[in-house]
Amino acid sequence: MNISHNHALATHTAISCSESETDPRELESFAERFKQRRIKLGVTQADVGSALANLKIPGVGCLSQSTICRFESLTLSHNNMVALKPILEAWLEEAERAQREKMTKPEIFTGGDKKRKRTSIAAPEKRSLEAYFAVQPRPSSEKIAAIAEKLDLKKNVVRVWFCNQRQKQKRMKFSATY
DNA sequence: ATGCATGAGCA
DNA sequence: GCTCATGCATA
Repeated sequence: MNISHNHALATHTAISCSESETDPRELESFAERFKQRRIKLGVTQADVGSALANLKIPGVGCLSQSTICRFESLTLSHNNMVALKPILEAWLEEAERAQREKMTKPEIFTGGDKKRKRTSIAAPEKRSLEAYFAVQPRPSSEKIAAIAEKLDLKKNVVRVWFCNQRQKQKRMKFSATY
């Protein structure tokens, strides 16, 4: 619908920066420094995730090890990175301050036990899916059903697989959208 | 570190 | 039924 070409965009010599800090380079360097300082503190990704709750930031609870890991490796969407940065930055400063005061480690936790199963798509099927994806990243419901039958997979498994592939393409590290 | 999944929100 | 943020389970 728009006529934008992926051509050389005009020189934007000294524009920008009237809004919040969303520069990919800035995010990248922050993520790197964050990881470095986290390790210096002797804290794991999982520790950071659960410790976030202690920050008492309105509307912010804890996060998983997965999310902290993805933040550090830039495998989240740009918007997601921008949203988490101030939170992790706040945690980091608080943690470093706490360490200076030799505060005791906050103790919590007791494991719960609930199992969930994770479907595993075999390599051959995965290769087929990738081939389909290369041709049509957004297959119709009917097409998904057909693919599911050919590969002998649940239709829902195939649908979710395509959703996840599309989401992957939007991750900071691999997206050229910026 | 990453694969498959869930759930909220929107159209 | 998709996108988006997020997480359990697992390699």
